[in-house]
Amino acid sequence: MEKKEHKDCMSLLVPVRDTLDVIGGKWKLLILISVWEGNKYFREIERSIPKLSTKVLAKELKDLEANKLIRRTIIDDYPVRIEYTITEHGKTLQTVIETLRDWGLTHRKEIFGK
Amino acid sequence: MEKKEHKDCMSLLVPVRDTLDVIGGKWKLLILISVWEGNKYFREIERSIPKLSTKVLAKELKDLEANKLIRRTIIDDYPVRIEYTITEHGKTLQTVIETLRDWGLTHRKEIFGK
DNA sequence: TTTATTGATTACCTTTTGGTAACTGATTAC
DNA sequence: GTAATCAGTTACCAAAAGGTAATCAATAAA
Repeated sequence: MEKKEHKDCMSLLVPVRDTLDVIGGKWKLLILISVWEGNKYFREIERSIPKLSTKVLAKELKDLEANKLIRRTIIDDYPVRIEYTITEHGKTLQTVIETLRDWGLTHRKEIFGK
Repeated sequence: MEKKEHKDCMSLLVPVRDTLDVIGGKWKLLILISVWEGNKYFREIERSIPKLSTKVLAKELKDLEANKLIRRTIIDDYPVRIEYTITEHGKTLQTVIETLRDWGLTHRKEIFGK
């Protein structure tokens, strides 16, 4: 009976993975924060983030919208405009971002001098 | 003078990115938690995580060790054994993991029924 | 009328990440 | 002697992520 008991780490890791999938990747948080800061239009967001291409931006905006972190609104004016804004759900990421930043700073101290 | 002022989001995002680089990827957290739970030996860790290959495990263990989240100890016995253990620094990830889990659960409620 | 801007899409290519399977040398069990 | 276990390494592939450049229709400005 040398069977190793190990805790149910899946009920922990599945939601962790969900979060990482939503905010992971090279651009997602940059784009989210750009919108959060008030950049509303596609080109405006694009210009606010150096090196970001239209293709990647279009794809990432779709992902962020699908996850309800940002809202895509069609303003039926002449000409039609499309506005991106942060949602209340998007704003709940604040704690997460702060936690990641705090640990990142701790980690730097641990890895480089302290 | 229509220059857009935007906050210094880099001092926020650089440490955030550091954290995501350290714990991101498909296997890092699974391996970390396996070691955390007490799996000490290479094959033991490998067997504790289904579908994980030796190549990926070897690479991820190196990364985790380089980031001082786990410790690789050579036990100079006959035969030599190699033990992986979690470090104190590794344990500081607990808050981060819990925050990610909590937001992941909130997010699921937001996306699917609530 | 030509040019520029809007919010994208498409085809193509490169880089990164992850996966498969064979193999290593050292040791131990049968 | 043969087979298995230890901690990995190596070569080769496949998939995913990301990047480049051209193009689109609609509208507006020169």
